[in-house]
Amino acid sequence: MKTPPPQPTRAELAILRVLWTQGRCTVRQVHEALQETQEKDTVYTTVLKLLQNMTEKGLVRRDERERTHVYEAAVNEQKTQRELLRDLMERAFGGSAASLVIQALSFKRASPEELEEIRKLLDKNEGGKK
Amino acid sequence: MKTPPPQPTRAELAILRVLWTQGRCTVRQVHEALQETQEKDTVYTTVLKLLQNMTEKGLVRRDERERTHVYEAAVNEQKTQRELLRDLMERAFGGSAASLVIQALSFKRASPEELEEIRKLLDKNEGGKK
DNA sequence: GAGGATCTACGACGAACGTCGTTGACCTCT
DNA sequence: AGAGGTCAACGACGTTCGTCGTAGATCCTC
Repeated sequence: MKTPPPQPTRAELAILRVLWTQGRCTVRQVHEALQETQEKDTVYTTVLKLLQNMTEKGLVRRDERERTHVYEAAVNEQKTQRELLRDLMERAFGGSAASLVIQALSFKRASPEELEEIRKLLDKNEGGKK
Repeated sequence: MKTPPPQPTRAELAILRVLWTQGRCTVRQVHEALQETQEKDTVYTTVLKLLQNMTEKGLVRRDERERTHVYEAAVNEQKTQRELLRDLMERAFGGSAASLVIQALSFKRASPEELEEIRKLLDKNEGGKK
């Protein structure tokens, strides 16, 4: 039984986001994607090193059959998001999901459809609380 | 013109939470409060050092009039929470507040009153969107 | 006023992280 | 076969963070 992969660091999370949206990628592809997203530019070998570390941590999987290795995310996006969120909720909000949500809603960058979805979720929560 | 205080680290945030709830505290009081909350115990001088660092960073203010200094938070709780939340939203949720909220609601540790408050906020948001 | 407690200040340390240069293998093209 | 480009691997470095030991000042108590 293996220990679950640790939480990704900032740089690792940026890489994971690339893999989540793009799917399988070579180091070069990840590197180029980061160049576009990120403002500061990172050197190729840095990305490579990060991906090697992440492989050891179990955050990504590496396909070495070809000479140029291909990486893919080994952790689920939603699950990772939820863990990060739970961590912040504990550390900064004293475990209160409600006050976290209230603060988050003040950003109001949600479209009407999204607000509708949130509302539905709220209904379901309230009805099915136990 | 002074640069705004940086985001607190994990250990610093734990201390800030003590100061937010307790108000003005001596090092000893902070230390004891952490002993109760935290599972792992920290040494007195570690807390002292942290508070000294935080003073330099502008996260706390120090009253040195008495021999035993008294500390208080120099940053606002809600504001800090919002910055941490915004940071996570950018890094992990691609800037989407809605998907963050949706994940957060899945924790469902909110009381009916809190849910009601969230609902009200939602109404206000939806009505006043522009 | 001597001894013990309490407090601040300072320095050192290890671990984690991100960064990057260099090396050597391999591949391709001429 | 040789030159140039691409790639993984490895080691080293600087920084930040949390940690703690120790020294020195001040206070209290007998």
